[in-house]
Amino acid sequence: MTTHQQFSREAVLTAAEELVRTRGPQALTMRRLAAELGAAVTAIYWHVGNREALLDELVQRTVREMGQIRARGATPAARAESVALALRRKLRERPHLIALVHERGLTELMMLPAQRALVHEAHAAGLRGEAAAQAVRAVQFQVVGFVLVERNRERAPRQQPGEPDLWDVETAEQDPALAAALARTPDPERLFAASIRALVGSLWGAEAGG
Amino acid sequence: MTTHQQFSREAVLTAAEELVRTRGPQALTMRRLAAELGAAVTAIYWHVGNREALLDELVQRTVREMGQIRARGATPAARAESVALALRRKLRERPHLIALVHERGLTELMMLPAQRALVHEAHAAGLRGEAAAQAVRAVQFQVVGFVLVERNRERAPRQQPGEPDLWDVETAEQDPALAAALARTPDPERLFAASIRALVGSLWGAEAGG
DNA sequence: ACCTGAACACCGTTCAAGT
DNA sequence: ACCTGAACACCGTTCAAGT
Repeated sequence: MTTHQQFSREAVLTAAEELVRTRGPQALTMRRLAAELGAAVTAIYWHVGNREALLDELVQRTVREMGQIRARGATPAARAESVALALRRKLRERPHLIALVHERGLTELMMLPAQRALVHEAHAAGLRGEAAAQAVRAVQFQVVGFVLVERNRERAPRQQPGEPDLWDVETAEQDPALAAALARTPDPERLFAASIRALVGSLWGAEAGG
Repeated sequence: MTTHQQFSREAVLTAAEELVRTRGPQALTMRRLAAELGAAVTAIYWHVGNREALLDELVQRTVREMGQIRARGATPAARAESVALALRRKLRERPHLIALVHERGLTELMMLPAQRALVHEAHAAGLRGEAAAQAVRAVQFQVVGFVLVERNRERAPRQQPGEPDLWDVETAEQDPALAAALARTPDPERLFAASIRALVGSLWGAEAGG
């Protein structure tokens, strides 16, 4: 046989990223990728080594693309809050890739711009040393953790027993409004905003303004 | 051939749980499980259907085993805090199984005992209706999210650029203590306690006592 | 330098066959 | 009712061979 399809390492990475972004890492099989590129499976190995190295490269790219975070608002607390909100939005744009970054232990590096912004606002609020570090990390963990929980909830659309069934007036401290609220699927947008406001408000030592 | 090894459905589940608990779900292959039981692969299919159904069963068991959560402390805020701490401990005892529960959308059901305890304390603190529901959910998300982040950090032992390299005095607002604190690997125990205290303290509208 | 097919050691699953 | 081996359609990866 003669040499058939010619394609760059770049083409491999692009096709792989497309697969991972739209259908998740489990959809990235070397054979499927080869088919997509119209080449033999083994050609991919020449370009990128193996599957693990390929995923590593995608992860590197994601870290680079995460870019800058700009704080907005009047008070340090409000500005810290805005960083958290922006961070969540960015993370949610590429959930599969973020999960990979996370598994490969590059979360810290990826979070650096946001972390710097939070450090700045913590300092502006008068926090110093260990206390500032803990406040910054608490917000970081909160955002990443929330996004992970949120994603998993979306992936598992209907809770198997159905949340509505679990709460009635009797189990909810005789509080009908509470029972109704717990029976509803939570609005992650509002829940996140409220949680972050509570956390930042407490750690930054002030009310976080809108 | 004559019938060789006889073994119960129970034996399959026990062996499978052992594999998942100690080495994670990816270590659970039908062939490995069969080898462990000294039987043919296909015998397992007779007992449990297929791999997916087997994992479902393990998940069900985990949910059942999560049991009760007892609140401890004097004030409602302190008691809510204790629920969060106990919940984190329980979740961390079986991380792989918890991840499976989560993927299968049974987190809500599993969290029910803890949720009831939190609802009780929220009510005791005077929170009602929607506000109480949001406070309870914020704590839930916080705990689960934290455990997920924490686990992933442990799985990826050394951050690839090394956190120490990322922070020096100049990048840390000229605050040497802050730079040192951010360069250290965070102590999850303290970070969790501080975050939960901040969140609960803010949402429950009072300081959370020890 | 870049691509090929054959081959190996793994998967989960189905099925007809045994007792 | 309970277990067997053969077979199928998938994996990731290695390797000698082509041009």
